[in-house]
Amino acid sequence: MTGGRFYLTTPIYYVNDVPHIGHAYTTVVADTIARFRRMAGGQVRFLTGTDEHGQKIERAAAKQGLKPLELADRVVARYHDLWRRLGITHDDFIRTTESRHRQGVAALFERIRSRGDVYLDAYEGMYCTGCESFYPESQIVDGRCPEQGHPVEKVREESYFFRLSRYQQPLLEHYAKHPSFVRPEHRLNEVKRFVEMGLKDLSISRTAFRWGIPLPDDPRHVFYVWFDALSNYATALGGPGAPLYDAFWPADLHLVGKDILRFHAVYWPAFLMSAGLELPRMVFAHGWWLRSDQKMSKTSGNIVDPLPLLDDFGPDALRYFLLREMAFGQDAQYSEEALVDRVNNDLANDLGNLLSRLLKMIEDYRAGAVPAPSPDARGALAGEPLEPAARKAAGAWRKAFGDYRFHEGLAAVWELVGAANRFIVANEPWKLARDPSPGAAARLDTVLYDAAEAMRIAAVALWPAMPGAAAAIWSRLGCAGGPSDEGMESLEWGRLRAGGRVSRGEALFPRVDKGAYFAAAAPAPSTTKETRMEQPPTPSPSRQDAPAAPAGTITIDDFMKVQLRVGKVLEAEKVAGADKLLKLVVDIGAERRTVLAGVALRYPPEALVGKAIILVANLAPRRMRGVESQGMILAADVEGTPIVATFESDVPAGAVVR
RNA sequence: CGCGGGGUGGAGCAGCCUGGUAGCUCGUUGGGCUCAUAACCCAAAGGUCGCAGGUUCAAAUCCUGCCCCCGCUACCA
Repeated sequence: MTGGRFYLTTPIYYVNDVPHIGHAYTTVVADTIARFRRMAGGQVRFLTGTDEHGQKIERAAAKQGLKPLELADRVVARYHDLWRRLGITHDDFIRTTESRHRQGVAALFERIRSRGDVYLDAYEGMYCTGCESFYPESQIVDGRCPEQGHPVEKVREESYFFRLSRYQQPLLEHYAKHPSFVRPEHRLNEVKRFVEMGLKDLSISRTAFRWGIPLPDDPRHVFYVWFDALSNYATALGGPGAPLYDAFWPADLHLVGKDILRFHAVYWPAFLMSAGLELPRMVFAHGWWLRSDQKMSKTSGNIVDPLPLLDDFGPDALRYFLLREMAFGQDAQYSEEALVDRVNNDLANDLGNLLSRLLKMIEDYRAGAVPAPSPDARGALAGEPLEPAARKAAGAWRKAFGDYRFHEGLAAVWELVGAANRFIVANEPWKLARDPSPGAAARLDTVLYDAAEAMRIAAVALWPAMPGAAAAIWSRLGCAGGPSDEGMESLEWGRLRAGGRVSRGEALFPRVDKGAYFAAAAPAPSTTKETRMEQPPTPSPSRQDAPAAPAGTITIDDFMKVQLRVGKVLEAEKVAGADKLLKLVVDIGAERRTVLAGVALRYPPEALVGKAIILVANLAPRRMRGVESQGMILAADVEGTPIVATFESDVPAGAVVR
């Protein structure tokens, strides 16, 4: 667990996507592991990068009038920017278009071919000429492609194959011998089951597009995605024989999302076995961030852009949230409200406020210098002593982080923060400061020192997850250098130097005014999901598209563009063929509107008749289920359940709402 | 009978493998404190642990059946 060489990787991200919170998550986790290992004295190599080949890129670039590489360059710049802002400390960033990778892939292919594991055959699949792309048979609906509904046909294409089928037994043996090869444990079961069901040989080349790495000796073909992409973990080290490779291969940890586990736990080890190379020691598949129980995806338009979150909360808060809120390995719900709650409760109230109150007392009672504790006085203090609490928290934190249980490790640190807050209340330093009796001064010194020392140890443990905040706490306590400088030894009690000058500074994590924050962010897709009345899952303009309105605010003029009216519901009925839609006829004084509202799961039709609601009166009409909706009614989205907004006393239909 | 995950106080989750007073965070209510970012501390209310059956002295935990939600089923973390 300490020392030693440690090679860890994130997946390489496909440049068809702009970075979203999922990419940020994986990379933050990897960075936290890298920092933790470095702190433990390990020699770490941390790799991330981008996957830049393939038909999608070729086509997307053509659409924008760019060369594929130009498109990739743009997206890569966004990744670099995001990683910089998140404080990611990768040692290398590989792009699959780099020559080191292209050469490495060809070399790996040669090794595998020389083992007799490659042959030329024909790949047969369902091809959509409209989309110029193959689709898996399972996605074909009535002989039409899932994207555009074009007709598809069975097409044969020449392809090189890898003899994956040969590796079924060797893989199963490997899983049996190395039960921690795949984690979490239940994922290994999935992988085993998949392999036991039988492995087909794998198509590893394509002739249908050109944007890829050509096969040696047969440049009509380019390598298909997995052979190209997976190889990056080895090619980034220079491949077999290179000094870096010799130093760091095999990888200690491939960090992946659960969706690409199979490729890393089946194909990749099979390639490596064939090539006669060592297998990675562990593949860890983490879960997904869900929104309202739904997967985030481009098609549902509910992806989360991390950049506005960085603007609003900063890297440390975002990193903390990602690591604390998800039980690593499982899925978790993402919501801005949960994020704000974490920032306010954990970071502002517990941690930030503890630092603030402590430093203020050291400034006021001890002229800003960390006092020296006295062992005698310590015996006279009230409440739970902090030294054992710190020892316990540090041990639990270290064990949890070493085992990739970040949420538990952070919870352990917060145990210590809570203990320090309780310790301060129990000993009432503000009373000791006014207490003239002998011994009070020594007790005050000791209370302040112990609380500061607990804070210092917390900063050390927070460093891998929240390097910025940890460094700020460290220096405000008057410590020299940084929290990670002395590695894990810094966790030992009593290393805080008395006499150091503290500096209080601004709030470490300012509280976020929830009401104001969500009012400002309201037009953003934060509530999402189809429960937002009728104006339905229009692939929402996510915030990245909104031009520079300062920090998510709109002007009064913007707001006045929305015409809100009181409407009286005259009729309500369910819409045939739709679970969630009610068709309402609403009286808004001058006219009657037909409006569709996605509230049927919550409200039976008769429940709304006679109610006064708020109608957005100037919304462009929209047809759904064959009915034109002429407006939208307002409702709160409470965890996906709509609660219709009404009035607290009688109001006439048609009255203006603002 | 395709594979897998899940259903625990208002919300989000832990506990289940290795049965034995149901735990954490948030929220709610009451109280305390005044050093602090209307923060901190204490206390209380609130749960038939999806449903039904079984094993057992004892079941959230093991077994059987059923219901519901979600993901995967071969290139979106």
